[in-house]
Amino acid sequence: MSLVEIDDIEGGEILSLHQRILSDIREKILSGAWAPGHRIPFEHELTDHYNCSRMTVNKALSQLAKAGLIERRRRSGSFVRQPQSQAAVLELHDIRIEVEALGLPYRYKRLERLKRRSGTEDRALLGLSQSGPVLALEGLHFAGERPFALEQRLINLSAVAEAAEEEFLDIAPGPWLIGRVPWSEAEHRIRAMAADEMIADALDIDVGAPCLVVERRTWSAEHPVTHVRFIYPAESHTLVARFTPSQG
Amino acid sequence: MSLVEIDDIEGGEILSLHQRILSDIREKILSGAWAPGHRIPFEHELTDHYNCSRMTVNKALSQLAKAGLIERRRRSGSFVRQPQSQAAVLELHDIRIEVEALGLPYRYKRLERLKRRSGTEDRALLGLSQSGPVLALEGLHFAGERPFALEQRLINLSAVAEAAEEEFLDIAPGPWLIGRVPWSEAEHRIRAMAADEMIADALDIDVGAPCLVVERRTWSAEHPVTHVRFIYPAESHTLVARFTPSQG
DNA sequence: ATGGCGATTATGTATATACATATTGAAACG
DNA sequence: CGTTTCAATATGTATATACATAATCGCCAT
Repeated sequence: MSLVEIDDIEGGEILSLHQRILSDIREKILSGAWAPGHRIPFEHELTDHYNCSRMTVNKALSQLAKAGLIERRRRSGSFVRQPQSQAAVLELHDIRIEVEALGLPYRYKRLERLKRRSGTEDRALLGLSQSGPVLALEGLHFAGERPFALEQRLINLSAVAEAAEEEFLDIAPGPWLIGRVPWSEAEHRIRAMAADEMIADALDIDVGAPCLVVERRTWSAEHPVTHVRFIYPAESHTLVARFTPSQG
Repeated sequence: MSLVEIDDIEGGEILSLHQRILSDIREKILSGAWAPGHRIPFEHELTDHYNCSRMTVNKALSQLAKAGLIERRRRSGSFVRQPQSQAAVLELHDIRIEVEALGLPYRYKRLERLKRRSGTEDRALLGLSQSGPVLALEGLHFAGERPFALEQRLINLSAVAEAAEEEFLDIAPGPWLIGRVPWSEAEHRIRAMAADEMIADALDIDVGAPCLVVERRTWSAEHPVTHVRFIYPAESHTLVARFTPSQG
């Protein structure tokens, strides 16, 4: 087997062999070609098919198992798991991490960017008492080719002036802000909502389909910094949080 | 190097070598011993330290990189990444409190009560490894005359035997349990869902209407105690959570 | 039939080895 | 003094091999 990396035709990306095997199988599963419960080929069959060593196949399958897409059973083989609404954790608010934890390539794309003086609604969302310049952003987070979440964000430019110069074309404002503004407090609101036409269009789902909405307001030293609303299609997302009882 | 699996003293768990290396390094990072930006030992150093092959070390480090904890740079080494996550402290209140906070009279009404041996689904929900007696309850929480939330609950009777004698006709099982069983850990899953016919009927909403679903699993001293699913009509409910940042 | 037991099989982990590739630091050169 | 070149180095990927482990199947004896 050649050690040279292989050019994956479809995506045009350069993939190592085990990544290509992983990607091929993931595609079969996500597309539905291999339904939950389906037994995927044995390691030795994939070894033959890709003409590579078992270690290489094993690496791909192990990763799929760790990502929760397949279940491996000794002596029986590997099986496609029931879709377990893959975990996003309340602790992880970087969507990139959530997506990459699923083993999918992450991408952010800006839909809209608007600088304006805050109106009544902006002030309510941010918790501002007086008007000032704000930046309104809208963007899509992708997991592979599928939209993963829609983001609607307001940034208080009085608190983060540098944001006015940033285009946010394909870098998400969340990580950008975290690197610049130390936040001291945040408040979350979580609710369900039916997709309206605009949301349905952006997320490529039906109008009226249920969505999970997570809104966050962030302060830094008593000053409102940003308000963000993440909208997830219901099937794609479950928040998970673990607790131990607080003492006292 | 022995092929025998190694007994990790602290957790008492059986870990393979690459899992132990991974776990050791993750511990250093999460505990703060190795701060963001810190260069972790080179592969060949870890190879010496654990007296194993580079492939084994590489497997651990690759996984840490994929999980986003470290960043690997050729020729330079591997470095601890900036923390991209914040820990969550989310308080979920008793439904009675929520309703009364709205200034509405609260009432609970049992819909169904069934004692049975746990089936596969019951065991999955509770996290039980073997079958045993469970109590399945379904009930409605009212705010005034309107249904406020539907509750579907499983109680592990092996852990809470007294629950078998309780009718739960108009007292909700949640508060009853809290008074009797000190819980040590809980896990929440939060998602959006479209109402099916049964839910729509109970909550007096349309089929397909979006709902917020909150599932909670509770343990007491390692023993699963109860699994409960609250289903709220989307309009009636918003979860609110406040956070302060925590390092790591 | 049936309950136990060994053989078979697929996965799990680890090794030694090989070569590729990106990046750095230093030497060589104009 | 700046630039180019090159060797050294750490990681990235793949191989062939070995043995461990768990689950299943079929055989055999009770």
